[in-house]
Amino acid sequence: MATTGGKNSSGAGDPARTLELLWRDSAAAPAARRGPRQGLTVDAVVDAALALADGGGLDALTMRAVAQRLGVTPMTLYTYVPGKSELLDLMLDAVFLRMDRPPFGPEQPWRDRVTSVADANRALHLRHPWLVDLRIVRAPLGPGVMAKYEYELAAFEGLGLDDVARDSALTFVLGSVQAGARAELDARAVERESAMSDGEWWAAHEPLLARVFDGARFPLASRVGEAAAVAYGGLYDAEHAYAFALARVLDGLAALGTP
Amino acid sequence: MATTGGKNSSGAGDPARTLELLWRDSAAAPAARRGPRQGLTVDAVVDAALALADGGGLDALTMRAVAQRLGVTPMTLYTYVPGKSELLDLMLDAVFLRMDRPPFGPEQPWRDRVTSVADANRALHLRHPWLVDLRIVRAPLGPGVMAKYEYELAAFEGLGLDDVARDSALTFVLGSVQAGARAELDARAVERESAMSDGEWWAAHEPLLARVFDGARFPLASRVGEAAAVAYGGLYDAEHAYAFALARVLDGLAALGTP
DNA sequence: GGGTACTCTATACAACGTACAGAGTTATGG
DNA sequence: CCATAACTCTGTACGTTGTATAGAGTACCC
Repeated sequence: MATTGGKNSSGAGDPARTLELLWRDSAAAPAARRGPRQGLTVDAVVDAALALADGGGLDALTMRAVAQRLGVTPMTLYTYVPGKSELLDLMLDAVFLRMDRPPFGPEQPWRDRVTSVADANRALHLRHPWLVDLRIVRAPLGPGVMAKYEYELAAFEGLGLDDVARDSALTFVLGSVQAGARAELDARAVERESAMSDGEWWAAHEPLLARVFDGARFPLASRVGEAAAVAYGGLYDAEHAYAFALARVLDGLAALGTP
Repeated sequence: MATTGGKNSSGAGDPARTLELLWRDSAAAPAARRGPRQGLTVDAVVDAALALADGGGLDALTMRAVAQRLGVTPMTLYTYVPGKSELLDLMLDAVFLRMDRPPFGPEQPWRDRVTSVADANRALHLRHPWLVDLRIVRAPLGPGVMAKYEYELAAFEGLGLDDVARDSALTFVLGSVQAGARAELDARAVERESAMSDGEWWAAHEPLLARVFDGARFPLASRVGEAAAVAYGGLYDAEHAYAFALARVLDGLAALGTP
């Protein structure tokens, strides 16, 4: 087990400053600034941070590492960004903004649309594993967050939902996807870190687990646990879990329209 | 925004040692040990850790704080527990083990049973806010984890699911609950930290958000976002979100039985 | 051409988990 | 009975983190 226990709190900073950054309010600052020209841009900082986090997770994202990647001193970053939490805000908005948003066809059934939203979000989380470790306390309302929200709400057209229910439905879908992605990423991480596949691990410690699979004490758990393990070849089958969850989510939403 | 970015990885330690600890294998050690009697117990350490984490989250859970609470030096803890990640394993198993598990009546419809499982898990997450920050990479198969799994699997009796599907269904339900709990805890945290309610925050920064609620650029988002905000009184309504998600989950599961 | 606002750097601090070395204590083997 | 081995608990120390603070140098404004 691992945590992501950290300071890293946000929303703490001045929200006005954060919003300026998110929308890259060059208008807010005078066109001609005084001292030396800046050698970098906010985007460069964000991109460097993204490269680090995408590759090595939030653990690899340190201000020192970002600075080194950009060839500057750590403290230089604070000229571009008020702190690490604001940098995370910017990273989040950036990956949201860059998501593909193919327009929905007017004839496309809502199940297809919601499925494609779910698929896109799963892919997003797998490409940016640090996303699941982010605690989005007060969503940074940047262009990416807004564009994503706007687009994804449209997927629920034709379900007969009022506005409030539509927001709830989207939250519900995204929550399910995120939960699945989290489990999947955790499973991947453990294989990488222990250099041992799930199956190998289980085999290696089978003797110790005799009491766990004690059919007398835990009849259901041992039976179902083993059935699941056998079905997936000893591995947690993320693909299967995702397909199952998505089907349930869609059916659950469908039941809204047919009371 | 905040993270829980941290080392704190587990499964890293010797799994045999962890299992011994989880099941409190006093049998594994000789009855009479050599040096001085131990002044504490593993349970005392776990309880101290739980008190800290329940009150202040994972940020408050430091080895130094646990030690201070027990009146010992930080390093003393390492006599009882190999490291922090194993301590987290023990904490997780402990709170699972202590959950209430009222037996299901044989006549009780599955919807009631699954609802009570969901309710119990929501309550668990709200009582132990650090749970959502834990990355359960390789579930520590202690008595608590097993008992919980055994109990919760029983809730799906009568749905006509095979063993593999039953495991998937449980995972799906727990994932939804956890996603909701996470959002709820994040919402709470931000109110506490900023000493500003969601409504106050929005009001204070409304001018800055003009472009966000630009009806021309984000017609759906601004309309739906505002409708949701008005419906909840400006606040994220966790109760509503939970009820909505649970109803969808149950309907989604119901669709399994009626093809 | 000062003064001022800026950029970037160097140093420093308080946390964190825990490695390491030791001092003191107890059961065990000769 | 006593030396030794095994154990508990402590003190100190290291490397890593985010970032406060102070200063050196640079470019624009009046």
